[in-house]
Amino acid sequence: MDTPLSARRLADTAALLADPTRAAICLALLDGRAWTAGELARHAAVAAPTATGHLNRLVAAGLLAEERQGRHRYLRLAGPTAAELVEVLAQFTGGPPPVATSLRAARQSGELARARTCYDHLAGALGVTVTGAMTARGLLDDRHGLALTPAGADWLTATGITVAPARRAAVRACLDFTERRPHLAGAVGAALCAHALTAGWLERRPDTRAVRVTVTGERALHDLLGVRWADVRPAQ
Amino acid sequence: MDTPLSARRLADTAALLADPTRAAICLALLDGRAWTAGELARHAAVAAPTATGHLNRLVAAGLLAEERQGRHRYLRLAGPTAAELVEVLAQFTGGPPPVATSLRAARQSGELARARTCYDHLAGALGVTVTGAMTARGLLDDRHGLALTPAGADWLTATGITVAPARRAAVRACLDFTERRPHLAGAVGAALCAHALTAGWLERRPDTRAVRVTVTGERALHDLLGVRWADVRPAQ
DNA sequence: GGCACGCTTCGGCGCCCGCCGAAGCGTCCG
DNA sequence: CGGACGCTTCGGCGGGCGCCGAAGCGTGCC
Repeated sequence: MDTPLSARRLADTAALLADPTRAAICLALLDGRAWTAGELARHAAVAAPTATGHLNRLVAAGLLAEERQGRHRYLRLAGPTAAELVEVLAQFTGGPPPVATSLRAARQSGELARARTCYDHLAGALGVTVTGAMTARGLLDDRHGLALTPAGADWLTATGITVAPARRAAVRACLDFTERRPHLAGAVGAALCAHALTAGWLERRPDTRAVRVTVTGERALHDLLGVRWADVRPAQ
Repeated sequence: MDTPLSARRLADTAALLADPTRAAICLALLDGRAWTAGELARHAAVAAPTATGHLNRLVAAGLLAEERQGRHRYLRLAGPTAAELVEVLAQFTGGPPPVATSLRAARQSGELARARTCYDHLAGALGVTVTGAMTARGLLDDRHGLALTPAGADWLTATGITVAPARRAAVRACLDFTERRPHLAGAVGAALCAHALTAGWLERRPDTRAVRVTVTGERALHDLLGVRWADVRPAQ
């Protein structure tokens, strides 16, 4: 992958995200949901023609997928590979999000810090705590970074969590920005998150990446992993 | 990570590689070695002032690290995080490298396809074969993507391979472009490659990312993993 | 000590990209 | 059916970035 043509193509891929508007669009879509073109335009604070141009470019390049319903055009990240691209760029950029400047913003960033999704896996104090508890119980092994153990594979089966066969890593450590520690990502992380939503342990909040742990979820955290949700706080 | 400032910063990170010259520089440096500024200028087919400008920007952003020796300025990728950024962008870009157009180029691309390094881990038919053999012997588990097994951890210790504690994944699947199948990357992949070079199983070739499997290495492949190196061919 | 080499700084040129208002098209609600 | 809404296309404007030649500085070899 070191020919000039490769360099041209890599540059074209990077150029997709080398614009603040397109970057804002892709970061917004890391919540795993579909957004309309209008919502994305407002979120990125640009006019509709500008958003249309950017969205067309991102779809043509395979970073986003689109779906039309009537007069609405829905966009989402095209898949885990696209999400990982955005995540890796965000991780390299590093640094914590800026300090909240209003009570409402502080409450919202507190909620995001406590429990949210990062494209398709759990993040925030929830994600980091679940990862820590699984490691403590021998379900994950972090001697050489993060890896799934056979006990972990059995636990997943026993809990009814199905991991789709995938080309990507079973477990990947995704650096949690608010907690500054890694949380579980990859195929196993995605399966766990999907199951948590399906089983009703978590539910999404409107218009935000934050998720709410339900009473059923608190019980599941306690019974399955020995975690008391009330004690879980984001890092300062 | 969804504030406008975050989007600006992510765009700035992506912009680092959104230029064919800088992309060519970083792809060249994926061989894990240090190159001089002049070598990188020639490799990227630009004049020295152009290369200097690009290198300054990449160093300032933390993607490259520099070291001066007399009148020479040496550059290398700043670390595994930087390498992963380039790899993930290259993977998303996808597609095989272009067909070789000369006998010499065909021989060189054949050597690259057979055995090379991808920043800090094994790639090519060697990388994919080693990954397959480790999976067949229960040292890696690919039921849910790639993961290290306890038997694998013990095998590493028994073979004298030390995996440095790291924040990154123990094993990560890096899609091999020439073989179109994943090979072992991550902390374990890096440790394996480092050990293979230290133990004399592999040796680097001048001016290329290709590596040569030594007689000692052929024996080690056979004794440790049951692989006959003579039988290993790149995919067509 | 002089000359060559590696690299840097300066100044200028040309091209590309992101932005929006206006106009238009398709959908859908009252 | 008419008007509002979501989104697209067209045309134009302004800013930013990558390139190089010339000149210069520091290193090092003969």
